[in-house]
Order: sequence, then C-alpha cells, then structure tokens
Amino acid sequence: MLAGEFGAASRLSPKALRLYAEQRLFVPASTDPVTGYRYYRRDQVSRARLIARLRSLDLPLARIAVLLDLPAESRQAELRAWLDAQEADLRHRRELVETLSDGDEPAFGKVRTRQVIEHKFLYREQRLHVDALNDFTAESQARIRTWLNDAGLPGDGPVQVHFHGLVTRNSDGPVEVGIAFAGSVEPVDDLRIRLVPAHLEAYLPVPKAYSVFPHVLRVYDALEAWIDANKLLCTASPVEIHPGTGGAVFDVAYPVVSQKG
Amino acid sequence: MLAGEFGAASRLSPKALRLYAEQRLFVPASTDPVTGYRYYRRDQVSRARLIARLRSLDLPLARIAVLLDLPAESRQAELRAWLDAQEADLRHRRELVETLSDGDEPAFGKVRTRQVIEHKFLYREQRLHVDALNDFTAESQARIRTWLNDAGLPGDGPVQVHFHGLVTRNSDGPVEVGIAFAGSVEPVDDLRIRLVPAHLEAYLPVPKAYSVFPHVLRVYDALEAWIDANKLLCTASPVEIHPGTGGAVFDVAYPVVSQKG
DNA sequence: GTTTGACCTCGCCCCTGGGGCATGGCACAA
DNA sequence: TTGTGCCATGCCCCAGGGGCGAGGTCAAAC
Repeated sequence: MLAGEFGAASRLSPKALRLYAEQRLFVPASTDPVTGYRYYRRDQVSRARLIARLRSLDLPLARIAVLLDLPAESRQAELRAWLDAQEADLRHRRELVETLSDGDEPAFGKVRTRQVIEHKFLYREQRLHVDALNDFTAESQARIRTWLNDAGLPGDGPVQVHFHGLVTRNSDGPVEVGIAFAGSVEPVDDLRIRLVPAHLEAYLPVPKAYSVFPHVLRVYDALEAWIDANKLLCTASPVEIHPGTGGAVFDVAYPVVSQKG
Repeated sequence: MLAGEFGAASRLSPKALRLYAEQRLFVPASTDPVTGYRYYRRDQVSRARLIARLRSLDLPLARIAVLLDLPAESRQAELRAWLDAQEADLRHRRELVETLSDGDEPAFGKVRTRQVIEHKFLYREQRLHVDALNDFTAESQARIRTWLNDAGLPGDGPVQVHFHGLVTRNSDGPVEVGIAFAGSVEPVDDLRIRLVPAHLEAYLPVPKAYSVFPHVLRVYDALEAWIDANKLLCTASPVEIHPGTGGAVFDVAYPVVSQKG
C-alpha cells in the first residue's frame, strides 16, 4: 500500500506518516530507494491506528514511542496515570482562576510596615517546585534549629522562607529557608550565613484560608498593590515568616524603601 | 524601570516582555529610539502580572489580549467557561482511553458478509463534527424520505451514514447521509444521487452499549481486525446502517474484496 | 505511444511561546 | 583602562504537523 491509501485506512495523514518514518516511530515495510516512495503492509494498520488514537489524546510522539512497546495493560495503566495528572493540573488551573479575582476585597488584615534591624541569617538555599517546598522547609528548619542550639544560641526565632523566583508546579525559583539570629555560628554543610542590613519591611498576615498555594498568590497581589499605592518600592524578594503576627499562619513581607520618583 | 527589573517584579522574562511588546500585547511606557531599551513604569506591573497569571494557565496570547480588555467579572466568566471546556475535553480523553482496549474481547456479534446489489443512492453530503452529526442525520433522513415519497417511491429503506473521514470533536470528515432506492428520482437542492456498484460488504451489528461515540470506535477496530484476519481488503469508506440486523441499533459495514497478494 | 490525472516525493515557510547563544552597545565602578 | 552587568538584535531550536510549489511516478484511457 502507498502512503495515501494507508493513511486513509489508519486515519493518519501522509504528512504525519512521513514524520513518523523520519523519527523512526513507525517505519514503512519498505521504501523504494529510487523514488523514495514508502510502502506499507496491511498488517501495519493496527499499529498505525493505535498511534492515531494516542495522538488524538495529544500525547507527544516520544511518549507514544515508549507506550507502543508496552503490553496493553501497562499501557492502559500509564494512560490512566497520565489522565489523573491532567486532572490534577486542571484542578490547579481552576484554583488559579478562582484566586485571580473574585470581585470583592478579601478580608486580609491591614498591611503595615515595621523596621527590621541588622541581623545575621542562617539559611539553606535550593531550587525547587512547590510540591517539594514543605518537605524542604521542615527539614531545613530542624537542621538550622539544631545547629543554632549546638552553638549555644536560642534558635527559636521564626522561620523565614525567601522566594527569589516564582515557585509553582512549573517554575522552581531559588528558595532560601532560614532563621535570623544574633551571636556567632559557623557555616556547616549547605547551611550558609549572610548579613541582612537594617531595612523597612511591609508585611501582611495571612489567614489560614489563604495560606496554601495557589490562594497565597492573592495575598502577594494585595501586598504589592498596597506597596504601589503607598509609593514604596520593593528592594528585594518577598519572604514568608512563620508564624505570623496576630495568630496568622505566616506573614508575607517585602523589604521596601520609599519611592524616589 | 528597565526590562530585567520589571520582569523580576512581574514574573515575566525579558524575552517574554520583548515578545509581548512586538505583538502589541503589552507595550513599555517608553522606548529609547537609539538603544532600543524598553522602559516600564511601576504602575504597569499589575497588568503584567495578570498576563503572567493567564499565561500560567496556558492561555494563548491572542486570547489573553482579548481577556485583558474585559471587566473582571466577564473575564472570570470566560475563564470558567474555558475551564469547563477543558474538563469536557478531559472526560472525552478518558473515554477514549477506556475504549482503547480493556483487555477482554467485547461481546460483539459475529462479523458476516453479504452481497449488495447495484442500486442508486439519494444522499446529502457535508463536513461536520461529531456533535452535529445526529441533527444532520435526522434532518437529512426526513428530507430524503419526503422526496422519495413525493416521487412515488417507498422511501422506507434503512438510513446509511458514510464516513469518508474521521468524525470526532477535532476532525470533520465528510459525511454522506442517504437512502438506497430503486426507480427514478431527480436531484433537488443539496440532495444528490449516485450509483453504487454491486459489491460484497463485511458488517457487524452494534449493540446499544457500543453505539455512541467514542465506544463505537471499538466496533470499527473489531471489524477492521476481522477483515484483515480474513484476507479481505476494504475498498471504500465505512458506513453505518440504521437500523441494524437482529435488533441492533445499527450495523457498521465496509465494502470489501478478497485480497490479491 | 502518449496523455491525463492522481498520487507521491522533497523542501521551504508558517503557527505558539518562548529558551539559548553570539555579537555589539551602554553605563558605572575599581 | 578594563572589568562587570545590563540591554538590544538576530539566528537556530523544540513539537506536530499544515500548506504550497516543483518535479517525479503510476495506471489507465485515448
């Protein structure tokens, strides 16, 4: 069979067949070396039609290539898992849409500012996605508190999580988890120390209902809007401070200076 | 603000900002005509961040451009509708996966063949998607029966739906809906007449449980597999014949010839 | 034998939404 | 003066083909 006829039978366009042949995903039974014509056998139709089905699910060709070599049950299992992932993704998108703006102002606490004095900061830094954030925070917190205690310091300050980049399911902004301290301690393993200059920070306590991703993004929006409206300028990355003031789960804060222009 | 600083504040890469500026989706407050530097104002951040949010939902830029100019409530409504469409699409994919192969042979009737004598066929042809198929079939059937009756012919034969291309949510294969007849009738409006030569057809009655899309695709699979296994060759597009034999909702049939090779 | 029309090939440009890299321009600081 | 850090432009890359045009092939009709 020639490409066109075979394509009609397998519901794949000749163009698609050519692409699959180039990529070795699905090669014709024989190819005329002179004309380049591709000839398929009838018994290749079922495999081609399976490819067409999988493509109609929007699976990438690379994944199809893997799935083709699996027994049918494993393939089904993989596909179901993939669909579940899609569904989780859709739920995630739905949450994002709902947090985008539902019209009325949320009952956040008021934004305030406070002066932060110069201090040292013992922290661990890593790039990670939102799913890994909680584990990383918990582990880092335990190790940092232990290390501070070993050095004879209190180590009971609030945990600060600095976001130097967006942390979502798609984006793994660098994150710092650490605790402010006074006194002297040595860096160890991947625990680092840096000096934080005195600065003003604008902060907003986050009620529990907004404390989880992606709802927390609304809090960032509100805080940033307030900073803009009050002619301030963010000078560094935002930070989440656990626990927050007034019984909040945490505060979201930005270092700010008053705007020059 | 320069592009980099602004990008960090709005969670958009300088590259993305450049692209949006080119496409007039989001233009900087001013552009240096000599250096080409783009300068943004602080009050542009909120709009930029809205774009970033919408992009994180995987919305195409063209749609974002439209949504940006809508009031917030309409935007939310559009987004919710879009999410609902996504969800319907996901359900559809899930059905396709489940029909792919659940392992055991379905309790289809046996495939048989029958000789079809030469006849004329009064039909209507159109390209359409699966959602529009039922309406098109019903309307066409009524008009064709009426026209046959007006010509003094019985017009009580089964309705045939020929699929010359894949008919799904994504693909609008040409479809013919018509009725075989004997005698003489004139074409009218978009009702056409063609002669169907005598041929052998392989057919399979479809039980009700499999009669709806996408489950019906399994029936096609089974029929095609049988045709392959019995060294036959499909010579034309498949057809659904309503009602089917033995109380089936319809028969799926392929014109076939015995294979030469 | 030849012509016709259908079918095939290859190759290039197009779409989306950028990432990555090379090259060159600008400024500020040691 | 030279580094260092931004910034610009321009080109190539990713998936998965669609569409188009030039030119080769095939079978059947004349």
